[in-house]
Amino acid sequence: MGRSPCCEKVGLKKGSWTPEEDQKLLAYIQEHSHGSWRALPAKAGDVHYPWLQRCGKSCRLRWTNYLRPDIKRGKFSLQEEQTIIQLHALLGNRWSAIATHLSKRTDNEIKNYWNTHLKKRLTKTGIDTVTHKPKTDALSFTDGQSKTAANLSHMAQWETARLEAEARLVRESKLRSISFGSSSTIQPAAPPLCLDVLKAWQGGWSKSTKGGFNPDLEFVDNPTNAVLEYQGGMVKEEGEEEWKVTNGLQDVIFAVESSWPLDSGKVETGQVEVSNFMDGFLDQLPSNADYQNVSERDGDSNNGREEGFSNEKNKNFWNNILNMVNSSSSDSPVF
DNA sequence: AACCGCATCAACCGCTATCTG
DNA sequence: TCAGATAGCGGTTGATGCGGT
Repeated sequence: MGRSPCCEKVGLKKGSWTPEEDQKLLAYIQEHSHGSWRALPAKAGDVHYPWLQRCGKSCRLRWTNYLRPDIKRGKFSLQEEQTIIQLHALLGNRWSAIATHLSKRTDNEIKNYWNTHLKKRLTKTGIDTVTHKPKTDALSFTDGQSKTAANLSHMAQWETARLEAEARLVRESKLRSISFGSSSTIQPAAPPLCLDVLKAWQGGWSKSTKGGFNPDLEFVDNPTNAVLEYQGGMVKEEGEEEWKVTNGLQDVIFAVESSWPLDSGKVETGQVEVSNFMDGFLDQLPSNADYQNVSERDGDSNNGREEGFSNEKNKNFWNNILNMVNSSSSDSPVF
């Protein structure tokens, strides 16, 4: 299967788009919608529009990354940064997937922002930008080195906790402004139940303590080897079912909506590979708007809603962050 | 003023996935 | 079923701007 060139290399313009070209493309898309990108430049060159000397691929990119009306540009908010970091921890460099949860940002913009800002920031604080864990393993160092490692690790923890706390303050202030605003019609959405699995992932979340972190629960040793078991028939509330995440030693029960993409009927007595489960889970991640509502609603009690995988090695890392966030520290002693 | 190094980000390139006839 | 066409993705590049010397 041969791959045809995306465009005739001769006679088509490359490089930055001019305002005139943007105008041509916009005018055409607004009138006709883009249809086939490859055919677009030719169509845009009909009697109504001057010839657009760009290949379809370039047109599509310009539209999706710049001209689309629903694009949010400018500085990334703290919450957006948090979302990117957390989703990157889950998804890796799947920029388009990450972008779907920041509905007004393009994958290209997120990718650029990660590479130019977030990656450097995490690196500075000693966090591995691939694993999202502290880079240094204190146990593998000699005494002097282990102190450095510990310091870096603590800095990483503090930086994460500080970002969380700042994001929380922003959310709280938003919540207050909404509560006091007379014309607000925003209805707080129910928290997405599927987020509970992340608590389980982080090492256990005690539902019975109303959101308090239970440090006694053990971490799932190897999340990729863990399985999920459908607790057939254990319907907690209408439209809600219970699942258990287990690694053979440790079980954590959590509730999900029965509209969960996994067909529970097919696994009534069986188990689901976690990788498949996570695919389903990612589909269930809240959109940016939903996330906002949840954050607003839970402004004073969203302790430990951080997403991310954990294992034995970074148990303390997450514990510390959760504890710090729980204690609402807004002024970091480090920064 | 000129040069240099660095940061940023729009755009390109090459590949895979999906669609279509 | 297959091959070509098209869309979409992620990595990389290069133009540009800015601050420092």
